[in-house]
Amino acid sequence: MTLRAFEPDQTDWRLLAELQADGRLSFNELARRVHLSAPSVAERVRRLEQAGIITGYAARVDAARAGQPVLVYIQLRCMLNKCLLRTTRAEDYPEIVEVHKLSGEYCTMLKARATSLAHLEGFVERLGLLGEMRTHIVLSTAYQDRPVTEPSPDRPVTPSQGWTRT
Amino acid sequence: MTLRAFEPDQTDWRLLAELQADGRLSFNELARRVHLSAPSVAERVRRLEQAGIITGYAARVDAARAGQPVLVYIQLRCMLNKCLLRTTRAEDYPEIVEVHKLSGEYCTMLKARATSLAHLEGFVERLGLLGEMRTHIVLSTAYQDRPVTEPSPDRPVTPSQGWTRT
DNA sequence: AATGAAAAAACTCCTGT
DNA sequence: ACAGGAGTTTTTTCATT
Repeated sequence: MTLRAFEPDQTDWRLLAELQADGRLSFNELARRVHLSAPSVAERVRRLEQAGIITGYAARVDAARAGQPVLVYIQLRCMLNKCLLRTTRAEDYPEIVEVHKLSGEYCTMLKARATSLAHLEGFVERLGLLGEMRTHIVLSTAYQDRPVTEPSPDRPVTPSQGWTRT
Repeated sequence: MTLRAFEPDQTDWRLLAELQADGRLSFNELARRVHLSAPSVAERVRRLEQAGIITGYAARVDAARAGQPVLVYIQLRCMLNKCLLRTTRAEDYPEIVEVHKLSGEYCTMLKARATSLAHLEGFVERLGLLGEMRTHIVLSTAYQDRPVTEPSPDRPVTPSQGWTRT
């Protein structure tokens, strides 16, 4: 698969919006919605896939209903050369959903799910071996999975008083 | 749509795994993979949808390739009754991808995307009006979008020394 | 990029076990 | 609750303009 870079146009963005809302739309249905023919739509979607903009299609699963109602963010301050990223694989912890390397004092941000607070307790204790951490339990989620849309042109930035942006 | 609770069995979990990996698999193909007939699979998938376990299907979009390479987590400590959740709608900030209400001192965790650091600067300044905040820039992402799998039975938890779990 | 037609595949219903 | 088959509809793809 060759990744050819290219700029999505307005129609591509409409297709991306539709497919993020319903990834199982047929080319026919998509064509109706963006007022194009099915073959045209098929070619555009292929281009988006080959450019690596569309990376795949997935069923969305409600983790809470699937038995994992506890969501946490954990910030890790790893010992030197003892980072979770170096010593262990995140795949070994089935609770871990995301691993990000951060700027700042706490080098790693984890997102994890557990079946219960008891489960979370055990998980955190296992993790604790890796370094100092801060755990943030999510009480509720107000907003989730905003689809990727066309970046609006940067709004004018107010320079900090007395400073000039370079 | 009536939400009937029910427990997914082993076969349901296999279907969930397949559909999270490829949300566009047909019932025929799914049937082949889990060694069932297409009608049986169709019925199971419907049940998963009606139970609210499968909430939908979506194309996955690479935000970086789509023009938004900057990812940040922001913790907000809101003034009383001036929480982002109360005064403004997250939808008004197109940069915001997720909003979680947290336990602890910082009441809100945001996930946001920007097109550039200049754009991020402007966004953070706009947000700053809402309260004190901590911004964490993601340098790289090591792991992402782990599919929801069957919760393994809770491992035995090591009680903290001198304490009994209740 | 659109049209139209042909080919392929998907879904669903029904029946039987 | 599942398997198998037939029939219908939809989808995809190709060739052409």
